[in-house]
Amino acid sequence: MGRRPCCIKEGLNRGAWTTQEDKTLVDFIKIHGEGSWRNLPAEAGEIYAYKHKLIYFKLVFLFLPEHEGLALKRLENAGLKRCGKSCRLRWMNYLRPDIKRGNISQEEEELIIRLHKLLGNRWSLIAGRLPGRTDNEIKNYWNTNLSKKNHQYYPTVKQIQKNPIRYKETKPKRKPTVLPLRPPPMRQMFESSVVRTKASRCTRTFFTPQLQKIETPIVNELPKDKTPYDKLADIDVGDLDFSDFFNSDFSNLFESHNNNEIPPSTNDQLLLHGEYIEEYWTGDDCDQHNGTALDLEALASILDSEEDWL
DNA sequence: AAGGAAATCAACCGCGAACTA
DNA sequence: GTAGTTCGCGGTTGATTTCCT
Repeated sequence: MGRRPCCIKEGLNRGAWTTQEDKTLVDFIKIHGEGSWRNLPAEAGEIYAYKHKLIYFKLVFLFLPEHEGLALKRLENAGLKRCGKSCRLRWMNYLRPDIKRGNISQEEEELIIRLHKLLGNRWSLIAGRLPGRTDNEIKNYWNTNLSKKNHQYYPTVKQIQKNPIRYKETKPKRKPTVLPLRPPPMRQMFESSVVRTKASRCTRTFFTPQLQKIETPIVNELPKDKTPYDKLADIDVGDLDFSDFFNSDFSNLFESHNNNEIPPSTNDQLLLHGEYIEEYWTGDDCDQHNGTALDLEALASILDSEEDWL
């Protein structure tokens, strides 16, 4: 059987919302709360019609008997002719009272960049860390501002000398509204290695016992004769806060790897943890261990090649 | 001032996970 | 266990605004 459409599209309004539609939707949600989006338009329409029926009868009785036909016609048409999905989107992204709009601060921008590095395009998760911001707003902000900052960079003199044609100065057609940043050397190397798995709900996950000891999940410290699953202790994801990870001390990340003293920067460590955490948090089956330990040899070769970026 | 290009962002669409009967 | 339904997410579109020549 084919998938049932989310709504019957015929006769429904599309495009920009009117003030009246907004009001109808807000009135309905004030009374009934959020949810049941599919049935909302019809019910909201009834409430709107009922409210206006009362007003209408008062008006008709007192002032406007001659316009009865016209008013009744308007009453018939009163309703929210919108798809439930559209109602939900409008509420979540625009009408909710706690929404902060525009003027993304420097602090918020920095947080978005850090979270995107950790989570990839998981806009709703990122939005969850920015009170009052919606996933749509952050997604748009990223696509119009931050993605340019992260993907464009000023080439070094060395790079220009090496490939003068590629970096030949060209006059932009239009003054850029966002100035690109010179990224840290490792940024682009790791940019492509952010794990972009599909989001899935996960109520429990697993971390190594070392997590409790040093507050940092280091799967690579597990004995080689043990699978990670053997040594894992389960904890409730609800107890975790991403800011804890950001604020953690990652300085001992590589200490126990065959005395291989590699001093990556804090950002790079966070990103590595991002991969690790991502694997754990979004695996197909959270009751099984789907994560993979970082390939340290590959990591070392990446770090070695960092010179190319300096 | 006009026309076109680029930027912005609200809204739409399809997919898949979660839920329900 | 399964099929149908609902909800939430991320990618994309397109109308509008802004900027440049």
